[in-house]
Amino acid sequence: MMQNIRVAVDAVVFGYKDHQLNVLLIKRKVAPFQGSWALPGGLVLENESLETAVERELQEETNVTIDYLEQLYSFGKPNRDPRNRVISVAYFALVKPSHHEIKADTDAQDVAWFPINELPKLAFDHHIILDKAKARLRSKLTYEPIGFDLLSTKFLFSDLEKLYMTILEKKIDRRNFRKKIMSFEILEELDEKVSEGRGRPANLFKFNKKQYFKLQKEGFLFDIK
Amino acid sequence: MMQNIRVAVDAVVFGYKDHQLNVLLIKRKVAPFQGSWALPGGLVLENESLETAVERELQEETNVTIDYLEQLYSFGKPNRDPRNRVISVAYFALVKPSHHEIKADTDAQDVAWFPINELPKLAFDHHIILDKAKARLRSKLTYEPIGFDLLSTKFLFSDLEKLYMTILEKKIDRRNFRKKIMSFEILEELDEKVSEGRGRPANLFKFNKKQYFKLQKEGFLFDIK
DNA sequence: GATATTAGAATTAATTAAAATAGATTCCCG
DNA sequence: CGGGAATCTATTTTAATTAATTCTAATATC
Repeated sequence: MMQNIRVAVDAVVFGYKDHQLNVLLIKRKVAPFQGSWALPGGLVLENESLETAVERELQEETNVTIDYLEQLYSFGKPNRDPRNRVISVAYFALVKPSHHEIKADTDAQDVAWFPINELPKLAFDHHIILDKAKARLRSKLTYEPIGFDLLSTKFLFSDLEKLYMTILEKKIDRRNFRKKIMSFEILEELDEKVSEGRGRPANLFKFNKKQYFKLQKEGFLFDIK
Repeated sequence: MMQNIRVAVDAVVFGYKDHQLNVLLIKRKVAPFQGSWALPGGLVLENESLETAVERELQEETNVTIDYLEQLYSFGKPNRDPRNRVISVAYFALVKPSHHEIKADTDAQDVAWFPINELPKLAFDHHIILDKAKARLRSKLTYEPIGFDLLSTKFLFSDLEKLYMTILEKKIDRRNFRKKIMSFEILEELDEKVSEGRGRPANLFKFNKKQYFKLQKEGFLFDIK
């Protein structure tokens, strides 16, 4: 029995930009779905690991290097690709948009960030992959400090707050939220202030990854309801 | 560019038996790792979905039909199989051992349940897959009522208790555990009692799946710490 | 009757969430 | 220049939930 199945990787890359959750998409250069927007991805090379394949494709198609990467799910319905049978191992990635300059390279006609609520129609079954990634992001946000991988290195407390509110789609009490996050002692309060419009200038913060890993080893659980 | 990659599925099947967590393994009939114990699984056929492939392989190799099945993770390191490159999409499965008679069929030399703490050496990278599955089982047990898929249809409260204690590897207060589970109102108290050894006979219970789905729809969250 | 096990109620302690209050620092406008 | 509006920050109080403990009692075996 001889299989004729291809193996691909696709990536759902999230970034927080303009106070909104954004997804990185590419415009396909070739058929099928030529000219359609799609998740970045492509076939795995003979001797590379799946993770390497994702990173390579992202580099080639979007010029983005990833801050956080984990496997999401594998999609393998027999007819998800009109040409051959293709199994796609989808990955879930987070980047700090301000740290990267996206650029369509060899394989893509165009690259762009799309706010999660203004998505175009996607190629293949990519909307299903995206839904799965959204669910993952949402649940993960509550029990792991991945929000910091979406924000700039230095960020305002209000950004963190807005990020949680937009992704979880609910209101959060400003004061209790701050109290809770601060009690974790994983943020470093910087000596820099930023004044946006009127109101008291806000302090900049930095996520202290080292401290988080240390606490985690001691049994600390990050948890935001 | 032509890929030469195979796609397989493997299943980690858990069952609760003799007050212990068990895993279903097969003894391999063919090389490589001939005679080794391994997770049930095999290559995906040209036109079947991944889930169908898992169910078929389990039927063929162990005679077990699955009560609960979900995708676990995909393993794709270039050299995980000594013959060709094989990507394995691993699945996580739960069965009620008392409801099935396991039987080595076409593809396996032998089949057996192994207590999780008395595992033999496994073929390929199957110990890594198993570790991932154990972690999944443990975390899942706390926020979804999957424990009931491991026990018989009718079960004693003490079984449920022991199941939680062995999988989570910690003591649980009998009375509060009972109070909490009962407060969910997803169990049906049967009019049957069982007397094991001495002591007051225990009541049998049944998981009311319908009721659980109904409550879930209304926003109820199952959660056992 | 002693002992083991199930069953459940009641109480207390501890933790967590929600809300109220107040102070600080800036911009905006008259 | 001074008072409001806006925003950030911090502390305190109250309410609600959850966890831990104590206490009773039923019903079996040995």
